[in-house]
Amino acid sequence: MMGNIPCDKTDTRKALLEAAEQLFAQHGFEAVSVRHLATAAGANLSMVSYYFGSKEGLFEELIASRFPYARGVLESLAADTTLTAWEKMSQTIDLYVDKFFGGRSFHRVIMREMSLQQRPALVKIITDLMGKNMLLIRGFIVEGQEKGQFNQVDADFTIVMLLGAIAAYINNSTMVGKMLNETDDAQIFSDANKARFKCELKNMFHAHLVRVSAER
Amino acid sequence: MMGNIPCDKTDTRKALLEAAEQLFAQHGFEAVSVRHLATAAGANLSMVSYYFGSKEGLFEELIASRFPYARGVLESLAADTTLTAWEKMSQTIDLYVDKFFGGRSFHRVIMREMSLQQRPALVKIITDLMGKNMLLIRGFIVEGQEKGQFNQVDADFTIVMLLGAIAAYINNSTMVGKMLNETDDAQIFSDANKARFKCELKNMFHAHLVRVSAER
DNA sequence: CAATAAATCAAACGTTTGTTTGATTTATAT
DNA sequence: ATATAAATCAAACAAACGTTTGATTTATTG
Repeated sequence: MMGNIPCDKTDTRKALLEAAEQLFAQHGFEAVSVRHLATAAGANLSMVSYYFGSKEGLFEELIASRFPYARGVLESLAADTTLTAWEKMSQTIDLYVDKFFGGRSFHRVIMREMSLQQRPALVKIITDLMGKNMLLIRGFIVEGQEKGQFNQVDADFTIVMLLGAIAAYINNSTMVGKMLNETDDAQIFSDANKARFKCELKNMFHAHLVRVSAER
Repeated sequence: MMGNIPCDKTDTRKALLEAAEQLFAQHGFEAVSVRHLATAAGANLSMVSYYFGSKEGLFEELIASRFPYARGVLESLAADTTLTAWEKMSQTIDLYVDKFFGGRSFHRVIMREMSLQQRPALVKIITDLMGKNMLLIRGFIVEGQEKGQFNQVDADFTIVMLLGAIAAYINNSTMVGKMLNETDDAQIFSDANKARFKCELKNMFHAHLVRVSAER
């Protein structure tokens, strides 16, 4: 009756995951201590080992649970028969730019971990999840090529270039900011810049993929 | 007279930098302890603080001393009046792919540090060095546009996309390997794949940059 | 209510970390 | 040769790390 909603039922676990999401994103996995983590979650220090076995176990569960956002959208794009292959690619670009811009701190954590290759369990989780998404995108390119709308580009490398170009904006935001003469995060990731970046990406991949005489 | 060439003159310092280059590239900055470092360099533990003030000081000097490779090539490209703007861009792609493929471990370290943004001194060193290179590349794009050979693309974003696409191959080599059905590093970074990747990059950026009626 | 299990806690564990100390050796210069 | 500085060393430092312990509280169940 104190205005205390009895929402509990062991939300310590959830609190730890939420604190970890924020802190890992901000400082990186190594830099965040278990003590720091527990304090931020309002939990006891030993609760990390208690619930997740180890700090690394918590990390793995965090990645696995927060990752698979894009899948559903890509699958519905794949199933859609009313869209052209390029329209699917265009929407994929929108999807990933939105996704990366929105959760940029967390994506930085994931990409650092991929680059480090120090935690094999994590690398496997990420490659499996991301691999399926890439197969779906691959399908769009192959579809366009089979219908004669796309050039015979290398689908695999094209996907690497696409996702890499987007990731670069996130990972090197300091560099991007320097080039655009914008210093703080909010400016660099403003809606205006997001729109410009999407536009530039679409222009380039349209020129790369779509046969000159086929469309538009 | 023991066959011992008196090459010394304090090469302990140099040995530490060389050991650090190899170990940081392989395991990342955080994962390499000062003890590990000193042992690998055949030096005493305290020599790191003695010569560089701290482990971080060693890191900063390492980055600064190993970084500025591309500058000279880009400057000579900029000064060359016999090349077209696209030829300069094409050679820039060759340069960066070679550079990134060759020193991929070390570049991973640099890019992780950029992404982390935890050591301001290092971020400044890197952005300053890389920023000048990007200005030179920017010059190639602007030159092409002024001569009517290039489309009116956004030069800044184009550079981000270019370097990002190349960096992605390095940072996500596990993912690339999965897509190409190649498991080990030597395969993924083989000359054949390097050539394919360069080709794909040039195709895409040629389509993006070069006006359809202007050149080839 | 009693008994059992789950969750939380303060405290300590044993390592490992980067750095400092002070003695000792090696080199340089007077 | 002697004095001064530079370089190296083993040892110790304090702090921080992730994890474990065992008691204690809270919740669940028969």
